[in-house]
Amino acid sequence: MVTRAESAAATRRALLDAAAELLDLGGPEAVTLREVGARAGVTRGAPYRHFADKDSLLTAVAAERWEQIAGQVHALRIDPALSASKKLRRALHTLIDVGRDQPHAYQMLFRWNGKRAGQLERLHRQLCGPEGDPEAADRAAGRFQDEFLAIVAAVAGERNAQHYGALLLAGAHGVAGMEHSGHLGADKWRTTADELVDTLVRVVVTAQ
Amino acid sequence: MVTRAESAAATRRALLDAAAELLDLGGPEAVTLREVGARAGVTRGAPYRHFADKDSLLTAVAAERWEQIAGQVHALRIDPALSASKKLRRALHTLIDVGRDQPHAYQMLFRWNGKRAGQLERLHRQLCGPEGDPEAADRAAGRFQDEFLAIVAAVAGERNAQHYGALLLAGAHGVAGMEHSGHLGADKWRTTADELVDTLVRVVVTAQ
DNA sequence: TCGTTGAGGTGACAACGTCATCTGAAAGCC
DNA sequence: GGCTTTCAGATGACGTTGTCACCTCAACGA
Repeated sequence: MVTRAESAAATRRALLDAAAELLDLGGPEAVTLREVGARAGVTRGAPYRHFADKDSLLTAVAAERWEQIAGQVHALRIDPALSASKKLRRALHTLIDVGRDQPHAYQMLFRWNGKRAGQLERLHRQLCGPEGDPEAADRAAGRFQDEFLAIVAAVAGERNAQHYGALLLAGAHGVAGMEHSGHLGADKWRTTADELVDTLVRVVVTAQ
Repeated sequence: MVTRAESAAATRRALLDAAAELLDLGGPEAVTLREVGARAGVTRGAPYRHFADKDSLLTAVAAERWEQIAGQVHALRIDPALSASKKLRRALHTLIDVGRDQPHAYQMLFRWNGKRAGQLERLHRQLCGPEGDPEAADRAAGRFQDEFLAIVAAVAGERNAQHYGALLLAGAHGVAGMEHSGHLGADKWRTTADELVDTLVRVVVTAQ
């Protein structure tokens, strides 16, 4: 009935779900391999059959989150009922919302992805590693960036899309980060994250 | 010769220096209380006489870094040889430089400062705690923000200084974060962090 | 001078990531 | 079907970490 491959895939899925849930609840520190295993119905050593280490597990969670965000922005981009500038605002607010609703997962998205420096290590992983996700998170983030870039190009033109796209993305990212870290206190700056994103779009659009 | 207060102050200083050094070397994970104590010439339990826990120690390090940055920006602001817009660019590049040279310390600066939620806990800490730094990091960050706000006001006018100041600060923060996390790959966006900050200033200034 | 205080040392504990090893069932092969 | 191989998962163990309770002893106030 249940082949071994099916069982393994189900376990991997359960591990990812458990890790994502724990991440949202209490941050990376709360993602314990023991607790992840327990919630997935296995023991603490089992995750090592699917992920190289804890970091790889968290990276895989981040990759899925990037995929999800990329899907949302893609749906936004092909929506014929929205104007180009509206799509741009919505895309940036998508990031803000993630940072607001799942702050810990958001931090995983923009985390220095270690492991990547060594080209030698990549080769080794490709040959004997448990297969899988050396740069899956990078590719997923790239898919989001491609979708976002297309939206920016429709507003700012193909010529400066990359430069202004990076500026818009970095701006929204900074707003999300400052809101999350509490450095956007209303008493000090007398503004909100949403206002800042809207101003950012307006300012960039009017500039070019 | 050496009073008890002097000795304690020297130990505290050594603990902060050791923690800062380890933080720069290997990030928060590398800051172990045992190694910090060893480098400060004491044992693992000694830091608890000066800081409530590891998190408080890291927060104190972040507070000193904020003080240092605030000092740099202050020196910038009162420099008569610089134009207003030049001061603005330099202030933002100060942040970018910290994110580039001490990325781990930079992340500490914009970290969610936990402990602050409970007003009850603040009172308790004020009464019986080991004295010290409940919101020292916040106050230091506030000093930087005040200096920065004054620079922005000289460029964008007093009226919209807060709104545009927050936008500029968040923009630079996002650029620093994306550069640090590797999401600013030159092949994708065809731009650099420095170009982005300059464009950000130009765009905001021309808008208002 | 004597009791008090508080910085620092020490032992211990639980929790964690990680690995080596073992087990048992599915998978492939004859 | 019977055999061997493979591999997901269980288990025991190890080193490291943050943290606490307890102890020591020199500086301090009276």
